Amino acid sequence: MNYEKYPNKSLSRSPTLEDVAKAAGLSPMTVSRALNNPKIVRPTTVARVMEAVNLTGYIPNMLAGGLTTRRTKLIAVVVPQINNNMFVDTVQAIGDELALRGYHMLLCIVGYDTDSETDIVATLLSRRPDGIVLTGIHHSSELKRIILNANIPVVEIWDLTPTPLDMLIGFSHEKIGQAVGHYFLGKGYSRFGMVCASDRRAQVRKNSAIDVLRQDPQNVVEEVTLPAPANMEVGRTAFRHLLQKSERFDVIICTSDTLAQGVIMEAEARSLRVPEDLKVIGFADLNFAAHNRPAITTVCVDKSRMGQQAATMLADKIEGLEIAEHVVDIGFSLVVRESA
Amino acid sequence: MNYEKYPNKSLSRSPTLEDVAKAAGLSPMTVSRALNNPKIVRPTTVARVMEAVNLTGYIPNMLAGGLTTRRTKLIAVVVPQINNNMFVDTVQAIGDELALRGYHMLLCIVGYDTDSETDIVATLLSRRPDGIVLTGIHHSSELKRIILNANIPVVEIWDLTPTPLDMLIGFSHEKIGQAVGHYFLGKGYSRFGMVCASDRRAQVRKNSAIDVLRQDPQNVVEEVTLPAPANMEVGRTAFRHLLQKSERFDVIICTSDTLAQGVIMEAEARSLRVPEDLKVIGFADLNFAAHNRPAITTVCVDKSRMGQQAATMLADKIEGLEIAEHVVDIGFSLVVRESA
DNA sequence: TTGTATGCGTTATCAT
DNA sequence: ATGATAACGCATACAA
Repeated sequence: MNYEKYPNKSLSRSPTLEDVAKAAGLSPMTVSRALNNPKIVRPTTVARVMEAVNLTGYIPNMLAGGLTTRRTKLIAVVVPQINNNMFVDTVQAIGDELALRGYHMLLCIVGYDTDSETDIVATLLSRRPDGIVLTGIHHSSELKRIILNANIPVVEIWDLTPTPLDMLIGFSHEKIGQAVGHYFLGKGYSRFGMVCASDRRAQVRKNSAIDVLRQDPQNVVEEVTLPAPANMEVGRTAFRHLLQKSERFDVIICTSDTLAQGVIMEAEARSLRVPEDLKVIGFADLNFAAHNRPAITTVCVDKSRMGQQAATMLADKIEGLEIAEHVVDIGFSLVVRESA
Repeated sequence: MNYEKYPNKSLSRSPTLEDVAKAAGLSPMTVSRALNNPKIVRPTTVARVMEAVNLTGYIPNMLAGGLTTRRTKLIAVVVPQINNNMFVDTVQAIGDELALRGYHMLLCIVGYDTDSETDIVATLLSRRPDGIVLTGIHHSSELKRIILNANIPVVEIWDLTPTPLDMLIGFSHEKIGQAVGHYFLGKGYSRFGMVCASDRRAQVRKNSAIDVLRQDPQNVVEEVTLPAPANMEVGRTAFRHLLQKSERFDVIICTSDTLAQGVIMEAEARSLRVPEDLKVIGFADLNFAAHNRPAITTVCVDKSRMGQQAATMLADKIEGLEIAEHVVDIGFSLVVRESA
């Protein structure tokens, strides 16, 4: 446990630019330049500085730096959850891309039923991030005011609107619901079950699908909504609830692949074969969907690209680059596999 | 798109304590106290301050605050991945607990094969976090030096050693491997397949299990290691590789439930019934394991508690509270379900 | 209970 | 190419 410290052991506080400057026999300003903009410093001087940095174990203080430059290289990211598989790919992609661009990610996981998004964002802004990523497009007017007042780039993700706060990359939940509805409409099925998580965007997908399915008045549509997060257990439970509402279904439409996987498990536990006896469709094309048995028919959205591009848009805007499109619809695709 | 800004519209920079002070007809110091320690300020004064805060849309600048107090309310968290289900619960628990204690989480996802952990931590330290969470116990001596020099609390997670950098909460991968080995040893099985992700801790579990299984010289053990992250597809692929090494197995031991799920899928695709024809065991007790068909036998570790407690230990230490145990072994339990 | 002076560690700006 | 000075926004320490 007795690792050696740096030779400059007398310091209780961590070494500053001034300590490095003394060690190098230079002014703090020159050291600062050597570290941040070495091109404009004589190479031999840069070398002296580096030596002094190693000697002292100097680590820059970005609090002080950010205070003067008003740039923090920090991006705040607000997502509802990360343990339901839905947002994890996006968050990881954001983090990866930001790291490449030299930014750090301040991650805030707020849950689905937060009425305090506004307060949370306000505290995040006290770190003076250079940009912020928000999930979804529904925010309080107070939040909008705060963010616009902070005057930093914002990217909203995972939804679509022509009037974002600033920039947006996402997709239309309404269109996805409609696409799913139309896929089944006219295939001759008539008994539909909807399994939905209590998440606003999931509701939109569900309701849009129902609107389409109801175009045929013959169709029967039952639905179950359970509290987020959506996991396999919830899917199994939801299907049991559905079976109490009606004893037979042709199709179960789920608002996530995890729910779909649960429905399939529960169906097979009841000797219902998927897809022979029952069709099941999910959403998101999570990493297991293609490899499940049966492979899960789903709606694919490019979760990683969304994150990567959200980070890129932010970094570009922060760095003064031109943003080609402030609103990017990354679309979706119906992926027909075995389950439906 | 034309949301109103705060009345105090003339300011291009964001309002400071001084702006609030002017609006309230007080000194900046009084405003600071009213916000941070209202008890020592006259209630009517606090009210005046709050009014001025609302009027100006003031949001504190924690860069400036942290610079003087040397406390940032920021915790850096370093994990290999979050999209393989393994660490997500822990990260979410850390984030939740930190939020409760008033801290923000700076999340860094570094991958499994990073040789640059040291550099990454160094840049994280430039934010002057109040504490840091590291995954695993194997760090470069340079990293140790940097961290000890920074003189901030550290919690290592997901592994066990009597000599942590500072604090630790985790479990023994060696013991888990041994427990799995012993579970199967003497059950009469003799043909074992190991499916492993290329992650150091997974290797330890695998090797410890093998050591136990080899205690019976009759036993045949084949193994396949594939690059992390472990997902269902990798599990299916790995099982195919195993079947090229030997045509029959009694038991497949996987270093994660996701791999186990993949192996089961692949087995059933080949008309091998689990558990009748083949036993499969996973690791981690991920959220789907209990609800899979067959339910997956696995080793449960309390991933959320580990995160929650890691955050608690850090916050406690930062706030000067007594830490009961600097090394916490949260243990594990073999959860026997259907698959093995 | 409130106010004043000072310093935290850095960089912008201006000088040399 | 390098240095001196001031300022960033806040809280500590002390004064009133």
